[in-house]
Amino acid sequence: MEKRNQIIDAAIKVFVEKGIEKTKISDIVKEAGIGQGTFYLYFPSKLSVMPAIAEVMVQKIINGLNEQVTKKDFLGRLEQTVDVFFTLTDKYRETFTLIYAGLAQTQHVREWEMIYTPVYEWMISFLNTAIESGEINSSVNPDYMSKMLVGLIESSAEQVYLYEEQISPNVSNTKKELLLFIQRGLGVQSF
Amino acid sequence: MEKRNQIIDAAIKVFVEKGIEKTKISDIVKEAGIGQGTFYLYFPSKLSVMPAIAEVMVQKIINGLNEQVTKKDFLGRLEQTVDVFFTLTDKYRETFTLIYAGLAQTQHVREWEMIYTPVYEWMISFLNTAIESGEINSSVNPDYMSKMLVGLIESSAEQVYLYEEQISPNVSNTKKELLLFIQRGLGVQSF
Amino acid sequence: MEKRNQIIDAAIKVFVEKGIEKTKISDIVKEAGIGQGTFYLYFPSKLSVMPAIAEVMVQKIINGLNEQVTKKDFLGRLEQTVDVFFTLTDKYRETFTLIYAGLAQTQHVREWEMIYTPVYEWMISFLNTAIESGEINSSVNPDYMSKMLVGLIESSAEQVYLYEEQISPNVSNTKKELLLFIQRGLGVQSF
Amino acid sequence: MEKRNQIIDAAIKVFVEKGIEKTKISDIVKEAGIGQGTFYLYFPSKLSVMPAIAEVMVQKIINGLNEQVTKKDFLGRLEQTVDVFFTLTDKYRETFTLIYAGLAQTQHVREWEMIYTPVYEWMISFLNTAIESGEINSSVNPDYMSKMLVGLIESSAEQVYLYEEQISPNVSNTKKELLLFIQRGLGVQSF
DNA sequence: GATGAATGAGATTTCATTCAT
DNA sequence: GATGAATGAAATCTCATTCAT
Repeated sequence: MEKRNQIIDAAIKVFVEKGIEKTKISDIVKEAGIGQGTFYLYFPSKLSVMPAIAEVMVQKIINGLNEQVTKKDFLGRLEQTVDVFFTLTDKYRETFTLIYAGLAQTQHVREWEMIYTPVYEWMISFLNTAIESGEINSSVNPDYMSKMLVGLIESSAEQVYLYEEQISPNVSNTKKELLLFIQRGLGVQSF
Repeated sequence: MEKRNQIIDAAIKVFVEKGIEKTKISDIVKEAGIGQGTFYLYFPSKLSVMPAIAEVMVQKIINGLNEQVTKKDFLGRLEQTVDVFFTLTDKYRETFTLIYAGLAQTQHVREWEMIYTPVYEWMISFLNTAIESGEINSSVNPDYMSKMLVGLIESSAEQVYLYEEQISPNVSNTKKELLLFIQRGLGVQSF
Repeated sequence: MEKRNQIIDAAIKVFVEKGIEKTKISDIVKEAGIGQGTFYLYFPSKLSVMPAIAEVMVQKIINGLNEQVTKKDFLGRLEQTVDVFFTLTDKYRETFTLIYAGLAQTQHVREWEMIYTPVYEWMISFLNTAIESGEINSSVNPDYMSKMLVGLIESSAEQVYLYEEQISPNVSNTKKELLLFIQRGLGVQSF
Repeated sequence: MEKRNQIIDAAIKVFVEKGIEKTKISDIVKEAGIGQGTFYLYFPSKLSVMPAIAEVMVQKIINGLNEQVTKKDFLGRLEQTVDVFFTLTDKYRETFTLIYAGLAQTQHVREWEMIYTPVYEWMISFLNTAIESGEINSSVNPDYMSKMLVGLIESSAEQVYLYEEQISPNVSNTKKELLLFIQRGLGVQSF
């Protein structure tokens, strides 16, 4: 498993640096510091590393949510949730782009949805708790809303971190606007 | 320009059919009915056709919005707007996936934002009108909100049309949930 | 003939700049400021311009010899002759290299010898005059010697001008040594 | 190194047979009996084989001089030296033409001078010995004279072997004339 | 005569894959 | 299991040549 992880880490690095199309298996093995033939002992092709990369990233999201969403009230937790997505998008933006592109490219789209399931489930559970405690409008459908929220938060984060130069001024404004929008959209009751 | 358009149309078709990775320049020229060398008179590489494809798709969005968003009241217009995005995402789903993947792959991400500007501008203008007429909450910032809305609507549409089998049941539910969410989020006043 | 000369001049320039192999007909026509198809009205191929270039250069040598070899005594004339070759080699070194390479490459070697005939003839006549006047050893065979002398003088000039940095110190020494060698080799009588 | 030598040998053969321009890398690998891709493990282009070929030929000259210049007296050695150049020029005429053309074509002219250094050094040493033994004029400068002699002998040999039909009658005459010329030019003392 | 966009045959070049070590 | 030199099928790319304007 040692070599397998070396390959995954190296693949992330060179995919991000050179783009998927231009990355050659020889680039990955060079970066990983292993032999050319060794690659094929662990993966059958360049793109087949993609799901493994995706799993690594999803794990980071789940870990982030579990560790950093600590408050008790919905609004506080929502804010922390947005923070987790923004922080991770900032830190691993190229990697997320990469995954999206890589999965879209091949016929792995379905696979991606499966890999991403834990995130949606976390969000469903998050919404359910809030509905039960009466903190958000009871007409909200957690199944649909979870995906919408994830999409909304992630696309907002991507917008903000797309342009490196002007990050700082926009981030907090965007977050505020986003939180307010979600708060209203979900009919959040402040206590 | 004749040949250039032939190349773009052919590229869209073959990219969608075979995927970016598996598409060869020879496939594109065969589809376009032109000589192999002619391709290089217009584009230096397979991926450099991507921005041109993106422009074509953005034009389709703009045309759709201009032609199909005809109602007078904000809620009606919002519903038509969502319809345009859902319809186009349905019809050209592979192409959008393609563009996203293609632009992400190369270092054209910035370029994409530029090409997409007309869509954001349409949305800003749409929000401004509603703010002026008092139909939505005046605290809404059109610059930020336009991008959030586009991201939210598109990611919702993508969610729905990603799995072909079960489209029908989800579409109308998702749309309802989405519209309700936006309506609340923007503080829409019904008259 | 206007365009034909434009082509020859342009060909010399780009051949020297890029080398024969890397020069494309498109480079020549671009430099000449004419249309791609026009080239074929005057020459059937890239290499077929070579003899025309050679003729131009031989003419320069003949002109140089006729104009600058003015003294009466053999030794003076010999010195002036060497000067002509050195000066022209300095000025047009790349072009000479080019011609040699170009003619060697194709099956034009014989043609080259023909084009070069006027130079050998000038030298034969030069030697004959000196033999008749008793200025050089009568055992010298002008036919053989003319070619040897041309080869010797040219290769010496090439040696000197091959390295641009250190030209100045070597030129006069080489010339002196060369003149002395020829003088002795021909058994020149000083009066 | 095995494969590298196969490539060099094959390249010499095909270049001589077909000319540089008409030789394709596929011809070289076919002749060498190796895979198409293997070529690129050792050389980046067709012309980059040239310096390696030149080294092989220079080695042949050095070997010829070391083995066949065996006499003790200067005049005898000079004659043997001329014979070596004439013999090799005869045997490998196309290869020498090839090298000259090939090196001239690319920007390897300087490189050639470096590769040729051993030949000049042999000649310098040859002249020094003769100066020390008083066999040639002590005013001769070995550094300059070595290059002149090499140029003179080679250009004479080239003149003779350039026209295949009439070789035989000219060779011995040219050699005689050449030897006499050098003998006088160096002020050789006969004992 | 002059042009230059279009062509496609054929060259170069790449790189996933193999396999003897 | 690990390696990396060798491979060759298949891609990209070039560019001499044509021909309608």
